[in-house]
Amino acid sequence: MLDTQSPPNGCGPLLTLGTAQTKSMRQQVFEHVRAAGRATRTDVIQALGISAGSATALTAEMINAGLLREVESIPRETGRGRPAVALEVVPETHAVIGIKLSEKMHSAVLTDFAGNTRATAVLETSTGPKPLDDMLAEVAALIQDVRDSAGTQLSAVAAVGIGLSGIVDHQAGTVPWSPLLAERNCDFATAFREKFDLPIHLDNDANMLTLAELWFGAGRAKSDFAVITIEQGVGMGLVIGNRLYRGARGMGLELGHTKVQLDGALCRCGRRGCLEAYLADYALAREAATALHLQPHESQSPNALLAALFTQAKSGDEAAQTIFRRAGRYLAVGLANIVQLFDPALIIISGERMQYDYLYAEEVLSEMHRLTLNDGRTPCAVETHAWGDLVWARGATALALSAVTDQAIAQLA
Amino acid sequence: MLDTQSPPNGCGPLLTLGTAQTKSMRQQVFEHVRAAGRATRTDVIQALGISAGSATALTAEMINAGLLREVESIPRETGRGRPAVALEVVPETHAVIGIKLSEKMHSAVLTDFAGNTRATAVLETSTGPKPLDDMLAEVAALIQDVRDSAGTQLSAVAAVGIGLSGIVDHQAGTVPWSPLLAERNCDFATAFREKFDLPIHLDNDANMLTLAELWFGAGRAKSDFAVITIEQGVGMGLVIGNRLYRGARGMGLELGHTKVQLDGALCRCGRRGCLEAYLADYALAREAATALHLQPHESQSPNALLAALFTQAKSGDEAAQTIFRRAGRYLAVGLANIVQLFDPALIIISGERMQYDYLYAEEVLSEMHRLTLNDGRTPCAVETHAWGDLVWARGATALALSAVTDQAIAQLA
DNA sequence: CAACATAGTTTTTGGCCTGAATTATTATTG
DNA sequence: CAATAATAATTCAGGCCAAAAACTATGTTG
Repeated sequence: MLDTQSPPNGCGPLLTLGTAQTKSMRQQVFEHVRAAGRATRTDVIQALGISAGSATALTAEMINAGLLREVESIPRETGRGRPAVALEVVPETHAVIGIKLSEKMHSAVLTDFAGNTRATAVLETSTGPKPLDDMLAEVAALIQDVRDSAGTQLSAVAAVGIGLSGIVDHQAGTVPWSPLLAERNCDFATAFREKFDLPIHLDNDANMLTLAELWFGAGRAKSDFAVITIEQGVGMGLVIGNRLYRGARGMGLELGHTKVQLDGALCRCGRRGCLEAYLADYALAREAATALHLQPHESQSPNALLAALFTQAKSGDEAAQTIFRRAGRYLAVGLANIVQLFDPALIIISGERMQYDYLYAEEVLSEMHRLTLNDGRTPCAVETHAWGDLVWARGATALALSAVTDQAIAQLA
Repeated sequence: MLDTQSPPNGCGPLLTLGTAQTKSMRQQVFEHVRAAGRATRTDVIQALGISAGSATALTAEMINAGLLREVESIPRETGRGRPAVALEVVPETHAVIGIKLSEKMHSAVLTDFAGNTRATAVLETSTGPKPLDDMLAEVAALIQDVRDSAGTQLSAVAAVGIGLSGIVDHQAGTVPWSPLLAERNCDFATAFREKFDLPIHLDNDANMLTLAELWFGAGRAKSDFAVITIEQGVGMGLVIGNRLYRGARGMGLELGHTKVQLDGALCRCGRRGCLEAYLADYALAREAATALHLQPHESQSPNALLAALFTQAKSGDEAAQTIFRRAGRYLAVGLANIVQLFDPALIIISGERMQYDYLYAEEVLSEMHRLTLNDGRTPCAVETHAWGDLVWARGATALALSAVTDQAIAQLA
């Protein structure tokens, strides 16, 4: 039987941008001042396109609440009218801690409300997976340490951000799997809150590094860019439309497991042809023994092996060089694929492995550009940053800082 | 000399989400009604979280303006209180035309304000690049045709959307390069407006198809998904956060030119190892001659060649099968790389080539899943749609419809 | 010092949305 | 068959936010 009055099924996306709720004007003003470091009311007016009256009202409110303050020094050179008064964030209002957990050592950073690093701490630790409780004990020591060195003025920490490698569910605050933790499907956030009574923000370490670039680094002025990390594995973070993109299913973005060779080298994930299988520590190390003419029983630590391999390559050894060269070529393929699929304005390459400069040599970049279409447009920029773990930790503060800011502004109204 | 008072350089993203300006409540209400096909005021209240008073005011305004109307039929089965009155878009308010330009034939669709297809038209055309003027003449014929068959009620067309293959700058309305046009760096939009005096929205054809899925197809309920097209080339469109992602530099996303093999098969872009070089028409055709044991002088049209190759493969010929099988495996690699880099909720594969079912066979999908990490999560869904050119044209209407809607709502206030 | 230029404040006004009270329209129920 | 409950929609007063415009503040320039 024909349904004579079937309702139309409509058209257009069924989902609205629910998560991307508009930021309040207050928040935009605050964030503009913090982003600029210092800004006059007129700067704010022009940047946000609001009226002078709003600027006065909103800034007055925040000055009153102690979030902003006027700067005394007036570095105005030449100007006719009334001199502008710069505003800045009051740094001591809140403090947050960012922590990067790693194999050999953890790092922590305490950041004030203006984003300045006020104290840092590191903690040597035992390698290998450990129980969550042990990890939280180490976290406690780090927090204690960084709090102490920051002094009393900033002792009231408002939130903590933690980044660690593995599969991390940012939303739920859980860690389905991490090389650092003995347990699987670890409810990290809940355990943390029970122990510390502090808001906690967890994320994948590659995302943390990406946030570091977005908040403090080369990504600040870009709306769309990618960050690649080459360490034990190969990680990636993506910023799309000025915000971190986490994927639809909340999985990390796994550049390391994109395929660059059908039936290629064996990866530790059990599959063949992953980029990581050509680029990561273990991949280089397993060929190093051959190139260095080591006997099977002469085992060394992977790091020592890599260092030796690098020296060998630098001194002109063909076999050693070819290992790095192949890794570099596959890296170029991986980067080229990112450019083709995502067309970022910038790619940032970061990580310890960058010290083996074969991997970020001009060769690799020019090979990447050869592998990508570029119809007369400016080719995608590539930068390399060989930053230490403290920068990762700083990225972790960004997550916490953003949440604390949201809250501080929200309770103004 | 030390600068004793260097201003802080701040932290946080420097760019705000300028483009993602908040939609007005009016617009959200309208779009919800259109997306649902029909919706009561109460539906709107719940979906958008607004107050009852707002719903009344906003809908009344739009009903008054003739954009919405109440539906007479009340299909309420069981309910206690006052029966709800459904609202729907008045379809005849505006009409838009979407056009897909292709090698052998163009297609056009006329869509009403509710997104219903009201008329279609196709136009056989000569293959090969042609001057812009000739192309616009063909567009004129199509517009005339589709307008005529839509009847007088919808003759007032408010905007046109056009999709064509090649490099298209949506923002500027120019076409740096297209296989369909003789000129390079064609100012298509300006020429169009001079000739037709109508708003025009240009885009890459892969983006058009993606919009078709977002507005009318399987993507409506997904916030993040990818669309792959396999025809002459291999194209891709990406929806991220409920909106079409166009890349930072406005280049198309070129899945076809991602590298799946270092130093692999030669692509028509001049590079080696592009996915397209294993998957596109010309790639299959150039191996077909060998498999079919043709003499060099026995040249056939590429299409005939492919059809013959397919029959041959179906009848059990090993050489023919291996061509498709290899193409399928590389397609699996390309899809796996998308999954690893973007983690979409859904991949939609579309295009004529899908008739050669080797390419979307279960084999390919299972190979793709074998190639991707999945830590216990639901694997990325894959759908295949073998849709005709009219669907592409319909996608083109989405772009125009969206712009016309914005305008219609804006001038309400 | 007057004229001007720029920065910031105050006040008024209007848009937009919420919340509460009210009206409208139906089913249920003794 | 009222009385009651339930749901939908409207009306209206009030609050928040931001723009517009008039005004005040504070400097430079000639």
